[in-house]
This record gives sequence, structure tokens and C-alpha cells, in this order.
Amino acid sequence: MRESTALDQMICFQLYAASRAMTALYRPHLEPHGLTYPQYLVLRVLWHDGPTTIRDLGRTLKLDSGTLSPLLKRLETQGHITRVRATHDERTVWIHPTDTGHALQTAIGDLTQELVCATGLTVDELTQLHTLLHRARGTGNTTPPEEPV
Amino acid sequence: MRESTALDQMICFQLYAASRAMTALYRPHLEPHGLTYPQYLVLRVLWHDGPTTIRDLGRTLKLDSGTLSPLLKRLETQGHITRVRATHDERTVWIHPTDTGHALQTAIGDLTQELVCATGLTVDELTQLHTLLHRARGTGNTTPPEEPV
DNA sequence: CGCAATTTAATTGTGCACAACTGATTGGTG
DNA sequence: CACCAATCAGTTGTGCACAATTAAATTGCG
Repeated sequence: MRESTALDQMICFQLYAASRAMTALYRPHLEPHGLTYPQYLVLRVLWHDGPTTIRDLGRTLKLDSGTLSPLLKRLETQGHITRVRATHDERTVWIHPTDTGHALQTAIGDLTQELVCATGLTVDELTQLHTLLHRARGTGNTTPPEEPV
Repeated sequence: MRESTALDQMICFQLYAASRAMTALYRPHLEPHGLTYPQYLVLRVLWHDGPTTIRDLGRTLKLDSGTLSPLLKRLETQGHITRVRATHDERTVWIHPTDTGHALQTAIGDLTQELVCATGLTVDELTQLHTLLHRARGTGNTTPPEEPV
């Protein structure tokens, strides 16, 4: 029964450890391009959605400006994005992927197969895991998973 | 089919987001005691196992000395632990919980119910999630979940 | 219109994570 | 015994996360 009393702990630590382990799987594929995993997530949003505001990036990735501002500044320094303040509402800043930013998409390629194999889970299990994880965040959040997620 | 091509991405982001969301659930319960979530994990190991070496803490929590050394220094400053270098092998350092460190266990109490409810998942689903997460780390790792995990 | 509340991005400060390295200690092997 | 490789903790540097604050722009309401 102490299994059940420690259940939340175990879930939380498993999440914490699994998240870091998964990020570690990406690292060797991203580091050659000078990217971190959060930077890669930002680029995925830009690849998928095109130019995006910092506000929307924050809502998609669940990160605040305290995290995104310096991260985007680094991506800009690397030449992967540009930052343009909107003219009609000067509070918002638009993030545009540059040509080199777009080029990274093909340069990095599709990491799916390799990483799915690394987990050792079947596609069914991964789908199951995905559903449980999504449900575990926001209570009663019934909206389907978004891209690029 | 683009669902499946983005599957690893989605899983990885879900892990990343769910882990941070879960940590955020703990924060209001730990912050009054001046603890962070990683510090709380260390204390849970000490509450469960008693005095432990830094090496074993690192293996249990999957953290290296670069993370643990300053973290433990902060726990020592707060008076929750002591650091004692072993006499028979002066490379290893033993971490002992102090009385105030032990007292935190009852002061913080059991957060299980509250956090399980916050996820909105059933016990069965949490068990399922736990199993999948554990399997997703280490390929072919068939050892059962450890404490405190 | 005038002004307070809200929105947005940026900044500051703290604490992880993790790579790379240092330095001390230990164990094993010739 | 001498020496070399391995082990262990600590340090340094970079980049997230996140709370709290700041400042500018916008919105809404009287």
C-alpha cells in the first residue's frame, strides 16, 4: 500500500526524470546545430505556423517572457529569426524565421524513428502515453493536442 | 498520418510541459518551507533511506555533482542536512538529515490526494502513466520502480 | 476626451541542469 | 613499492524556468 501513498511522488519524479532523459536524447542531434531543446521547440512552432508573436509562442510552449526574451535574443544572434515590433500595436513583437532558420528544418531532419526506438515503446503505448500526459496537465482540458506540441 | 510523424515531438513536448506543470503544483506547498522541488526530492530520499552519499543521491535522482553540490550546500545553509566526509574513503561525502530536516516531513505532510485530484486522472490511469514513463526511460529496463522515485 | 486598468515585452535575481574541467583520493597492476 | 586509471566531489560557464518588477502601449469606462 505504500505504493499508493507514494503514487503522486512517483508520477512526478517519473515525469521529471523522463522529461530530462528525453531532452538528453535530442541533445546530440541539436548540439551540432548550436541549438538547445527549447530553442528547437520555438523553431518547430515557426516552421509549422510561420511568423508568430512572442505572446503566442508563450501560450503554445507555456513559457513566459522571462524565458522567451533571452532565448529569442540568442536565436536572433545566431541568425535563425528576426524580431519585428508590430506597427499597429507596438506592444507585440513578431518573430520571423530567416532563411537559415528554415534551412535548419531539413538540416536536422526527422528524428522521429530514432527517438521512438530509443524509448522502446510501441506506437500504441506512445499514443496512450501522449493522451495521459495531455490529460494530466489542465484538469478537464478536452481540446485535442495541438501542433507542433 | 502526420500525427504519427510528429509523435515523438508531441510526446517529448508533453513530457516537458507536464513535468513543469506538475512541479508547479508542488511549488505552493514547498515554497512556504523555503524548498524547491529538487530540494524536496533530496529530502524524500533522506527521509526514506536515512544518511546517503552524494554519489547515491546522484544515482537515485539522476543528477550529477554539478547540480547536487550547490543544491546540498543550500540545504545545509538552511540547516536541513549536514555534510560529513567519510573517514575510510575521503572521496565520498555522507549527507545526514538534521532534526529540522526530519521535521519538514511532517510539516509538509502528504501531498498525494491533492495532487492526484489536480491531475484529474484515476488511480488506474496514474498507475498506467507511471509504468509507461518508467519504461520510456532506459530501454529494456525491467527493474521495478524504486523509492522514493 | 481623460485616466485607470490591462496587456505586452523586457529586466533582474535565484535556482536548477549539464558539459567540461580540476583536484584529491583510491584501487589495481606490473 | 610505483604508477596509472578510475572514482568522487567541487567549480566554472551557459542556458533555461520562473517570480517579481518595470515601462511602454493599448483598452475601456466614466
